[in-house]
Amino acid sequence: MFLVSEVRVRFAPSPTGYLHIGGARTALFNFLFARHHGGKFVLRIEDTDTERTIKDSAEKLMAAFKWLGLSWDEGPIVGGPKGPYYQSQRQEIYRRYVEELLAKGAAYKCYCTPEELAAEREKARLERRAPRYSGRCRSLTPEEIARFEAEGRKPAIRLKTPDEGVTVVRDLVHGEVTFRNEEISDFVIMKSDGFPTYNFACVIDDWQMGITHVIRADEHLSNTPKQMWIYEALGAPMPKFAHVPMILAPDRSKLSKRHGAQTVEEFMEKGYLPEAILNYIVLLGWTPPDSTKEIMSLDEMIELFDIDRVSSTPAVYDVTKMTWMNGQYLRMKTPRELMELYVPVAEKMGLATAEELRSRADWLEKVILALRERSKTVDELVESSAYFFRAPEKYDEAGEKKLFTRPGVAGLMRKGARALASVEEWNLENVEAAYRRLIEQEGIKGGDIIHPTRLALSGKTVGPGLFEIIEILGKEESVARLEAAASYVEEKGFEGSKNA
RNA sequence: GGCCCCAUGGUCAAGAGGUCUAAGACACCGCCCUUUCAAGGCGGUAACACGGGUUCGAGUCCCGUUGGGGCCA
Repeated sequence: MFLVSEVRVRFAPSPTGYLHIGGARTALFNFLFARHHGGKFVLRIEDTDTERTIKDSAEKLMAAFKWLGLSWDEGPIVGGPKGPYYQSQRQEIYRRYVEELLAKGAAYKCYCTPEELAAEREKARLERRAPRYSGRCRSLTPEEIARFEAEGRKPAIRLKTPDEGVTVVRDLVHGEVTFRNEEISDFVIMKSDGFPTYNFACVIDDWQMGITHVIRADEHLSNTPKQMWIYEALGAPMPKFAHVPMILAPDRSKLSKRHGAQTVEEFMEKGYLPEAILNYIVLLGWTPPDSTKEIMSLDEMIELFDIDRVSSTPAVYDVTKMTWMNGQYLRMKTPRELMELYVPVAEKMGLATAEELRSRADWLEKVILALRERSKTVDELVESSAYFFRAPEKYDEAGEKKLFTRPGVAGLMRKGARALASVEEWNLENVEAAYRRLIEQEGIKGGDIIHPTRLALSGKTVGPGLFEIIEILGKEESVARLEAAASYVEEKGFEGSKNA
């Protein structure tokens, strides 16, 4: 009895390229629903066309799932009792049920050519009627059929649909949605080339795979009556439907290429963390019972998630907030974890090799700790650490104008260099003490030397505390950069130019 | 074009007829902290699309309009 009531849900992407942020959200809802109810999450690839490129796309898709930490209980790779999980491998199954429907008289062969259909539509358009199939092939005589066959026409298969009455979809998020049956004409379930249409393949698979809850994007709501009729014609048990709102681009249109980053893969490459992406997208269309709680682990989501708190309003996704959330997660990472994230990116950016980085793990940890409060993504973290590996090639322009033009700044930097050179035991306290001493001797304000020094060492006007930077850079490097900056200022003749 | 869905601040979003002179988060602005920038803390600007009903009472229910989205073509 446990078995009959077991929740089974699925995510059925067509492998067209990458895992879209909207698809990821729908998949996540399915995953959470299954986990929350102790059910199974099935992954099915809707590759109706059998092309090579598709296989590659499917693999990319699965890689993205794996990276996100969403595992499926049945599907490609892991297998399962209801396979195969690629639609392209299920053609026989579709054909079998089409035959069954034909035998039952629930479906019929339609010999209309695309031209005839187009003409019919055109006529309807001119007469300002809704373009729908007339159903003319419903009652073909054996003679007519024989003639069409003799002409070599390949029939499409249509489902006989009710002409009157209404069909009510009882949707878990929208409530009851009513469709007038006359609005929908007999539709094709198998094309003349022998391939099933989306609605048909989808129903057969959901049925055969024992799916109990169809949780999918809103865009399929209008298809649902058709699918319900297929279930009925088949005598198959009806699953429950839940149409979750779509995720829109900032201009409120459907997400598309021109909106920039929108796939999981792109965010992965930009240094986003999977837990941040998951946490951000779960909030698009769902709120936990305590709506003030936003930061949640996957386990917490599983515990709190249910379909009754899914909203019916489409959501616009906002990268800014996701980026903020990514920063939150970055700060929760241990130095070790951060290092694992840091190393490959740093290597890719050419800062150092992985070996070099790992051999200086303690030092690298300091670098990371100094920078992580200021970073929102891994990439940002790595980029901002570049000056710890090599001297700045140029100084921040505005900073240069403001700081390097001060009278006596070159001399001050040389004095700073000397002060650092005299530090015996190199640590944060001593470095700071040396500078504080100098500041006092010179009778200047701390900022007078701190800011130019930061610019000299990092080329930037912003960053970690100056003494942290100095300590991490080391004595030799700090002194060298300070001297170099002093020479640069002298050569440029910056000094005093502010007064000139 | 027909049908369907949706409508609270710039964005996410709470709200299941009275406790809403409408929560929280991001973003934005200000202040504090501070060697800078962040982070953090405190505070602020900002919304129930519009019009009709129903009701003693509507962000909350019904109808329409407008706008956005989707499906079928």
